[in-house]
Amino acid sequence: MPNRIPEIVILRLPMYRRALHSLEQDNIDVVSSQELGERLQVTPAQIRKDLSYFGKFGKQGMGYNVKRLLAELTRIMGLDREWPMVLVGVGRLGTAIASYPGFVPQGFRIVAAFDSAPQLIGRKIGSLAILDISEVKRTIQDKHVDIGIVAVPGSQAQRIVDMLVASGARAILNYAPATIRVPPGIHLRDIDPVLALQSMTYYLKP
Amino acid sequence: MPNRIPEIVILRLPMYRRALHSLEQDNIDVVSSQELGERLQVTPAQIRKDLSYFGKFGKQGMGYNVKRLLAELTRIMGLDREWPMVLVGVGRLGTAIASYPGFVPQGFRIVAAFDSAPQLIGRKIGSLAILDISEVKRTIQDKHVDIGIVAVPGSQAQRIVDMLVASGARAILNYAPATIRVPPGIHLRDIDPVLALQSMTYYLKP
DNA sequence: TTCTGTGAACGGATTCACAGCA
DNA sequence: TGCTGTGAATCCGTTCACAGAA
Repeated sequence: MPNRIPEIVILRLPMYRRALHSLEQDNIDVVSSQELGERLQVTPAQIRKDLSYFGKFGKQGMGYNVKRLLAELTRIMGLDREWPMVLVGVGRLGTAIASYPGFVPQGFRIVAAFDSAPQLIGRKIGSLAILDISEVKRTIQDKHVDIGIVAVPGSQAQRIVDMLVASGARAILNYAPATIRVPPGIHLRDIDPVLALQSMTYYLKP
Repeated sequence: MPNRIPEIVILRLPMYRRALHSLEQDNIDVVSSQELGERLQVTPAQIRKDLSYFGKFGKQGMGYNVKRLLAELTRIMGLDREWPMVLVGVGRLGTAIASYPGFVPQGFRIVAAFDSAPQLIGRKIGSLAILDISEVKRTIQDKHVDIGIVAVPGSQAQRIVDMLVASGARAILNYAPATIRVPPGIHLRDIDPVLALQSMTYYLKP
């Protein structure tokens, strides 16, 4: 059934899920692809096509049951479980990431934080102890961690990513402002507000 | 000359620029589309095609002069000037954004911060005074600000974006976990680490 | 010879349009 | 009638392949 689903479809699923969650909050039981599309600024046809890769979730003449579709997407996306993560780099940025309250309600939990600065080792961020980077492999394996968050300086980012991948991480969320390469089968997403800003100034200049 | 350049090309320019900056740091004077493509995991043909939308910057048989191409991209992207920005929301996340050291070296400067919580007004983040949200319009107009950064709770994000747009902002960097709609001609980029993580778990699940 | 710039060919994603079911 | 699911048609970005300049 999951033939060969384009990555771009997978990238849209989280948006759909967030919109459905919002509809559920508003006690809306049923939504059409038209209504969902208006909310998300996406064509109804695209929503129907995207969902059709995974099955038939709607009722003709009616639309989609919000709770049902939300549950299906949650399962499809693998979000019906908790995902432990490790964080590397607990400078200013890393500390903010460790304190970000948006992860846990969505099932993402930082279970260990690492740095290489001796003066930081043993200190805590909230209840999270800072460990030496040399322990990252053992932690990833012992705690079955798949996801690593990188918040080190750009010059060190590739080395840290390589270390995480060698330790067993299969997905990397990179906050460092650097071009990172990962082997096939390893997933990478970059969070870089400067690149986002730079892609808008082109349109702003006179 | 600027016919109709696909947005996806504009989204890649910041990557090219960052890679060129890195080459410049390493005192590399000339680079071919082949070499640049290897660094960025992009095909050489794509790089040449993308650049050809803006002009002819290379020398056949040689490649591209790094300094020259970097300067051209900087100009094309509108990065040969400083961009003042306003920040709305100075909770935990907003405070981290205000302190992020990556903006200023790239020409992005937060010139005013706003919140609606009375106990925050008048306090400072570094040297940045926190103003009442009611002053945002005057600030944007007086200081010729085009870019607004939104770091408020998701439930308030659309209202704040609307206010920024009504005040004259033409680009929004949104950190709130919410689907935001903007009028035509207004540019929006979302920074949402949770969406990024959720687009990877699909591939991680067994 | 090397490597750019670019029209042409290709391939994949989006949109169309409609059969079919509630 | 209203709206889904989906093959077909369309659109658009990527890659190819080569002429031409250094």
